[in-house]
Amino acid sequence: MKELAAKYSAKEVEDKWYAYWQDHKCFHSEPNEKEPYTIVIPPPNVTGILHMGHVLNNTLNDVLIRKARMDGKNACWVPGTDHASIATESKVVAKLKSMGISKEEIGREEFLKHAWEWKEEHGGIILQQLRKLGCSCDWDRTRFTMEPALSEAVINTFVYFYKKGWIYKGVRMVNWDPEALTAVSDDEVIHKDTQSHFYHLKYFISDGNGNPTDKYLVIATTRPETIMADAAICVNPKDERHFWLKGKKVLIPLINREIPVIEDDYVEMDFGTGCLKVTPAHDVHDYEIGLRHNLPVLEIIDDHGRLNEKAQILVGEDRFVARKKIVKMLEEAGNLLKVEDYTSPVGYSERTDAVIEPKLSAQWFLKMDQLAKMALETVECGRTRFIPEKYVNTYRHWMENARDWCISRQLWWGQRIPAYYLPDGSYVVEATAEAALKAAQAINPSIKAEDLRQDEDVLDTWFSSWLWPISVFDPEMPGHPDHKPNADLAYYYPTNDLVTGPDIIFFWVARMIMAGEEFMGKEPFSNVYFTGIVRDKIGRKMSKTLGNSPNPLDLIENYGADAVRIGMLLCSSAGNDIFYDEAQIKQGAAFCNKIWNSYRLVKGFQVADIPQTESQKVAVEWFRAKLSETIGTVEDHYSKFRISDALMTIYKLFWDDYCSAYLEAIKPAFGQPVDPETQKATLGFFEALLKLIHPVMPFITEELWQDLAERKEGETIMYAPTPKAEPYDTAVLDNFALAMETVNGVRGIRNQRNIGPKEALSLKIKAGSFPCIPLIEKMAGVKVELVQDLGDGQGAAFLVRTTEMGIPLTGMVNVEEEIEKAQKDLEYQQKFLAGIRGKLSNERFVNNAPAAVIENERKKEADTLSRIETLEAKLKQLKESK
RNA sequence: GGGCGGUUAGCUCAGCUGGUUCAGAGCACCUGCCUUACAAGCAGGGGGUCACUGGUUCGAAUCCAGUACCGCCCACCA
Repeated sequence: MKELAAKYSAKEVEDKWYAYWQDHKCFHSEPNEKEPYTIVIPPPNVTGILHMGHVLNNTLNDVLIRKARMDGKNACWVPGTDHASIATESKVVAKLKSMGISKEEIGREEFLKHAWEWKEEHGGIILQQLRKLGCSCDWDRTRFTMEPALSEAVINTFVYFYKKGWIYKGVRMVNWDPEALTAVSDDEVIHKDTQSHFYHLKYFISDGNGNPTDKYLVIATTRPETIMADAAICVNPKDERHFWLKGKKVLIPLINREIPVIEDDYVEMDFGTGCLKVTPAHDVHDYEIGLRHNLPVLEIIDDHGRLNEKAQILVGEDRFVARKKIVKMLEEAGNLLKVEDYTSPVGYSERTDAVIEPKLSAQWFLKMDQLAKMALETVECGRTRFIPEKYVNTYRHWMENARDWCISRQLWWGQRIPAYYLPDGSYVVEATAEAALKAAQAINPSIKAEDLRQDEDVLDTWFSSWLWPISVFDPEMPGHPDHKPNADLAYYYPTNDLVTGPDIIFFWVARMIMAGEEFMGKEPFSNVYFTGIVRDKIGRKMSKTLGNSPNPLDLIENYGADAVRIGMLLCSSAGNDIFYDEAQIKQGAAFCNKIWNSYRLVKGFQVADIPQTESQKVAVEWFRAKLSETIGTVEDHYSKFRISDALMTIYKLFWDDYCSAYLEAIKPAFGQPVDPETQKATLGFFEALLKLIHPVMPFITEELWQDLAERKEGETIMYAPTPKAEPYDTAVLDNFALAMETVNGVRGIRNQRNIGPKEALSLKIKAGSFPCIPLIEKMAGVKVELVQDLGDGQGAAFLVRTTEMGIPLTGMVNVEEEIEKAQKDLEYQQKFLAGIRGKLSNERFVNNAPAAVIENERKKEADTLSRIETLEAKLKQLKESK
């Protein structure tokens, strides 16, 4: 670097160093004798693009990994992507649809070809974007959850749990998404209060021969289109109003099918009419009632949400259309008593926003009881720590109530369930078709390969991502607990920290812990850091439809990656939502510029063989201590995952202490050289600061570090050791602080009275000695004089702690104003003193409070007294001088 | 409905095991400065009865209870 521009330009710098790091394999890790530090990336959707949430998450990950690397650990950050079955499949379906192709039409194989093409085309864009952010992932280790080895791991896992007896196939009421045509898990259903109607319907009592009598009961329902599937009417056995219905049969309106009246405690007497229509096929609770009372299950809604022929009427109509029509029919038939407005929670598919249809279907389930128990213990006994801790409660609650995991999805994009059906409907579960054939032949020797039919469904995406911390290292491991972990897995597992959002605590975090405990007998990570959700300035979630989500790449382009990283971290305390504001990124850019310019200054120092001045000596000594002190604070913040505090601490050290205080103190007059000792110390401090801030701002620090000294090809700040705190004398810090308070006092007076910073003043300090006088003189632009008496009050007087100081300013003082100020101050001090004395004269305080507290109060009392004395003297003098 | 968390300067937040030299930080704001590293800057400054009400205590932003509002999670009375 020859000439340094006055402004820092990130663009030129960032690509250069990222390429340099990659060329020199700086991100790559192999097992060695050092202590490992491992992070696996929360794999983004393979076809996803970078949004602000990713920026936050991956910045945090990168800070942690870079810090660990500089701390001397063997740091490994494994990147990769997730096949995201529903999300990806629906994108491919949409694309095909736009081409006029339906997935059913082209069939599974052809569809998957399209899907893979799509993946090749769009997959991995996000990984490129992460490079722009500066993420130091070990790209040689990039994984994809549907790559062959990892898919095999998933299949093996399935077979393993099946053979263990924990996977079973069952007919269950599942959440059916009629748009995506798949079951979704409970967690993928979002309940939203939805405006609808409560229809009160008359069901006439049957005479026993299927003919209506003139008596009727009334039920209230929100779903009149399902009445054709009713299996019973249910009342509470204690409900006196309905005793007369006992043993009666009623007729379903419009179709006149006869159904019984049954009794069950489930029915609330004070809700609706107290009569519940039981529709086992289309309501979860009704299904359960049906089981208890042995009711027939009649399904009248098909996979697409349309009425089928079993409904007898309105066949082929969409459920919502059918609802409107049947209401009219009921009204005409005289069965509709009244309609009320009603708001009730309705389940929507997280993915497609379609109204979920409870549907009975055959699905595969994984038993959760044992796994949840193990995974709960992992967290309860602290082997995995949550940050912030509050999520442990949420986690416990879920684990204690975990229901079996529905792992089958009616999709094609994903790992296909390795169950193979024999012609007679029985099935075998094996990892491969060959093994399945063998197993089938063991049952029936005449079976041939073509007789076997593999299950059509694929596995839930999370059934592959829960293996991630294991499978990225050794895909052989999951499903084979007896397998000896390979070198990578043995070395890198368990990983150290996981950074992710609390929204996937159950989907992913809990299940990774389960898989880790089951297959490795060990938790997959020691700490889970939960970030908040990134919101816009006014608290709305970032979303495409709102258009309030900035494109991170544009921000990087405009402000630089370092600035974007700072901007995200500044407002991100763990677990709190992030209110994103571009102003914070601007602040980051300003900081880059500050660092840049401070470097221009120190780099430009001319060195000459001259002695170090007294103020330089003091400043160097002070900053050395300050640096050590701050390093201690920073390390403490990191150890508690208070990343934004760590950043702010370094930010202030750099800006306030190094630039505003230290550099101003040692800076020679314009054109003057600096002595070698000061220069060496100054550059040394600068390098230490670069190293401290490097995990947060990788690019600018590399740029300047490379320029700071002659570096060998391949050398990088990435591997420079984190500066260590050294023992320091706190008196040095105290003295400097006192001196700076004095400087501030002088500056304040200059400001009040409009005296320019260059105008020479003299400062009288009423003391026998005072620390750092040369420094005060340089920083405040004064000539210091230690005196016993401040003189006649012709000047500005002020107090620094308990020391009286004065600046002679003949003719520049407004005595009235001074008196008023002193009077105000005096009053405050007197009130303060009264408070302390009140306390000290309180017997119960003196008797009960710890000695140290009382001691402190006495010290305060003494200090305050001394200030009051000073103020009184000053006032007297001022009044006399009038 | 059940659970969890929050309510501190205009904004975003920090304040650990209770002690009025702790009511703080950053940003924003106000005033004065283009002082040759930086106007993306420098120097100085104002601003909060720590949501409300009680209680425990010699003493509470800090502990307890209740109230109000906000957020999240779980369940979902047809």
